[in-house]
Amino acid sequence: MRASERAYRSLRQDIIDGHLPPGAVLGEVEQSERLGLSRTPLREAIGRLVAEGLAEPSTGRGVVVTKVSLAEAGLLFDLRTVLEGLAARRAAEHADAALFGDLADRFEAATEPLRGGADPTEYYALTEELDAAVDDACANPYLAQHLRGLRVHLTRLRRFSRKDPARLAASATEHAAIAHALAARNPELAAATTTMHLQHALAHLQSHQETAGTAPTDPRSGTRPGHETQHDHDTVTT
Amino acid sequence: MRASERAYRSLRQDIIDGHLPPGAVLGEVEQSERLGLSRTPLREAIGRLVAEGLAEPSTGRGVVVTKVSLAEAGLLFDLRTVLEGLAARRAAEHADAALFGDLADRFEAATEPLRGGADPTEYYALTEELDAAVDDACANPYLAQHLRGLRVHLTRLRRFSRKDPARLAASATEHAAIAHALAARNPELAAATTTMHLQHALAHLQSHQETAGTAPTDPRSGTRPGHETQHDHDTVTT
DNA sequence: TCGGCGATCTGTGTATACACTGGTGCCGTG
DNA sequence: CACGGCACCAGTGTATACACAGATCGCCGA
Repeated sequence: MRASERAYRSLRQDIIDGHLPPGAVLGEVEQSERLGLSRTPLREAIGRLVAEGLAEPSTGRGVVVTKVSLAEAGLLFDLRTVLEGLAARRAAEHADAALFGDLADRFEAATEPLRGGADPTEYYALTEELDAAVDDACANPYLAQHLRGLRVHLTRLRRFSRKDPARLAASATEHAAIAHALAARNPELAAATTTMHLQHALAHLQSHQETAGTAPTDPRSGTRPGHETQHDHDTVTT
Repeated sequence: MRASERAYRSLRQDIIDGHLPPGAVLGEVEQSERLGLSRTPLREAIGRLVAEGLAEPSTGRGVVVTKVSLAEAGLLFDLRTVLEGLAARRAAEHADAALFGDLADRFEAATEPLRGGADPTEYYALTEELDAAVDDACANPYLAQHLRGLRVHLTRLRRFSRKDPARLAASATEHAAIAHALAARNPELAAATTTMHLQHALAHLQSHQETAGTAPTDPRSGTRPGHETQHDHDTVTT
């Protein structure tokens, strides 16, 4: 694999799961040494992160990791609702019934284990599969591209969501409903189930605003003070 | 200005106005020599173009300019409708009445000159001003970012639209209506006038599918055959 | 003591040299 | 004559060296 690709994926993952918290400076020398490559591919990786909105140039401090918190959740979900709504509509028009029927079954099968406290990792992978299938079925590469660009930020929000088995199980049921609607090739139903799911997801996210779980990096100050380097890997994992 | 920024703007403009037509290969050596800089900043520029969707890696041929044509217009407007609709709604909720009132006046003032065949360049600048004001007023940086990313592609479509004074005048009137709705801080009206405008714009664009004006680069073959370099500047200008 | 100013210095921006991959064309062989 | 393999080569990917700008810190003067 190309070095720039490795750097990109590594930094991207570190940002998403918080090892590189909002405000952390992405020094070229520091990061290139850490990842064991030269500045050239690293700069390319940083450029991609900036284009994605995961990092941004900050005058005087170089490129820093962008802030994301529950405060942005409303804005992100506002955008997400129209994009996923449109995608669901269009996907329902072209959907492969068998494909989405299968996904619906798998979501239903996942519900009970989640309610019992199962590891949601596998479930997240399943939702990614559904997302990818919708991206494909909506037959609109531009829409799919924008959705992919948005989902990165949504994934970052996961860190702020308490892992509530009841909510995860409900979420799986909602996903099953979406998949069923797509399998039935019913655009209106697909859009409605999607909107419903997003409303619930946002409500759940915001309901935990105060009781957020495992210390998501300094909720008090947006910009962190100094120039302390950020080598340490948090033990906090999604 | 940074060399990479110059390269980016130059290439971007060349792609938008067709000097670099779809399928044209963006060779690093060739372009860096043409623009008088080294490959390093040029690579950065190309990276940004790829992220924007104006270019894409093509196996074996390097990076090439992406295709855009009336065939994609429907997909682009599908996406545009939901994004601009949401932006109009949200902008109407926060709008500065004086700002949008002024824009509305200026659109109205532009209508008659356009009907008389005036140069639309100034009018395009005015629409960009409205777009920027909406981006700002919608108070959602994520939405604004996605809109900006989409507009690049829409601008490319201009080359396919015949410059019809009647349509331009009507378009100006529609923009005035949008601005008025925003000044009135009426979300529903703002969304409706926006949707109306987009429907008309798309209809006009597609009505000229066969009689498109000034030869927009090879409508017959998506991928162009050879390795002919693309130094010559078209005299065709938007 | 505080404010302004200049030197230093860290870190980015650019150029260039090198490595390597993938494609192309030629040659040999069946 | 066609097909497979090999060598060459163009062009990208990466490393490194250099130039330069902005920030920081210390010093000087008021």
